[in-house]
Amino acid sequence: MNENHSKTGFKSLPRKAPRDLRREQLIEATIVTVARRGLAQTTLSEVARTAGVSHGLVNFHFQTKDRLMADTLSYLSEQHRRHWEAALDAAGPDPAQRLRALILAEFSENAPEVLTAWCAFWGEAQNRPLYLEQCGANDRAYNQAFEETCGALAREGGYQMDARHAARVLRLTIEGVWLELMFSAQPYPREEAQQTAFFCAAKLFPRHFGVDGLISR
Amino acid sequence: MNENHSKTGFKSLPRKAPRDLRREQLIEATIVTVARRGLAQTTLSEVARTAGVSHGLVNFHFQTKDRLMADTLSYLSEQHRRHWEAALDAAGPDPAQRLRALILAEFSENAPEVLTAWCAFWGEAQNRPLYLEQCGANDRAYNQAFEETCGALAREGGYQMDARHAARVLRLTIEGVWLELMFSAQPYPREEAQQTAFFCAAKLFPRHFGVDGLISR
DNA sequence: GACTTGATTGAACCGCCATTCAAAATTCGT
DNA sequence: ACGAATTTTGAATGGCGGTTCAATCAAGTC
Repeated sequence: MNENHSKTGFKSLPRKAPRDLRREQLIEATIVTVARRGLAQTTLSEVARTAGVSHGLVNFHFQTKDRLMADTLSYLSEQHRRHWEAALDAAGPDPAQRLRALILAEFSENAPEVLTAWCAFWGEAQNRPLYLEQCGANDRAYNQAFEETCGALAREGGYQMDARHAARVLRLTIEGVWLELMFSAQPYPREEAQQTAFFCAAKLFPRHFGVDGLISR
Repeated sequence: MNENHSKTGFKSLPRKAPRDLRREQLIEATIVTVARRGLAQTTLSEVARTAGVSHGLVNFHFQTKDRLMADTLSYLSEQHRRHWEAALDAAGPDPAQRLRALILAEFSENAPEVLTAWCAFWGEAQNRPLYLEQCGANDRAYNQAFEETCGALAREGGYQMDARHAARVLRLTIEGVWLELMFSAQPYPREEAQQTAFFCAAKLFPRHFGVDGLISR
């Protein structure tokens, strides 16, 4: 039957599930726990309870807590990279379309826990080396995608500007509104956040973007 | 003499220092410790060692670790608020000058530990209620200062735009480049970060700002 | 059906850390 | 100078959490 017996609403797996599946289940339980309680209060017991398995199983699959955390962070990073790469691929060759895809990709990520957990890792000085190790390459690729796309649009569209500055402003605005969407005291609706992102794009590329997205031509 | 006897290079105080001074010293030791080790590894012993006093003294002045953390966060928030308010006051009535002051204020904060510690608090889901409680009001005031200044400049300068969007983009860009300045894998120089901020201002208010600051008229 | 292999459990162990507290030190009032 | 009040120390306490491990259990093999 493989019913869900967990008390925490988390999907359970049959005993003797394949190694990789069990690992993934534990990693997702870690993400949920970190998002709910924060890194400091994320204990192996809590992760195990969320996953509906016993305490010792986590150590069996990951040896140490540190390794569980490293693998979880890597998992998050890869997930994000696949997400925006797929969006770029689907957008085709037109720079404006690609930039639109990059913007929308960030707003179509479904699980808020992912971002919350991400933040917890990123915010702690203690695991900054870990963060850079696991996410540095993907972050660089993400920045580069923004810079190349903005550069192409500036070239083709005849905009006179430093594309690196433009890419940075746009990227930081998108990340920023996302974070405010999550954590602000008085969160504004998601629509407004997206409008702010497109407002930014419109100020950078006024002949291609408006506050509601691409200007159809 | 009041020499510095601490092994950690932290200023020490004479025994029987005034209550408030001792409290402040411990709070600053907490900031340094959180910045260096992260929240998770910030123990009362570590804070005490940084401050050059004994373990038990921290509990004597703050009762619990939670209260020490709350007071530290509040201290950080108030410090930041005083900083930008002073900059605004010194800037006078001209909106463009005020906006320039707000931008530069963020780049003239001296201690990187402050931002690092700030981040650690902000990033943890666990203390988000604490964060909102201690910093919510100041954060709202900061946002409002940006919105009012951008609104005034848009009005006086004859810009047609939603000032709330503009204020948000500018504020997020400034916060963003600051964070990248701190934590990025390949940090760019502070000058370039500041240029990005002014580049953003220039795209929003092109008749008043350039990448190097205010356009002299 | 025995046997091997691997997965899972749960208890025991160990160290660390926040808290408490009694004693010592210091300051203050008189 | 003496006693009271306050600050500071350092050791004791208790709990919590990561790790280890022997026992149990499931699945595949001969």
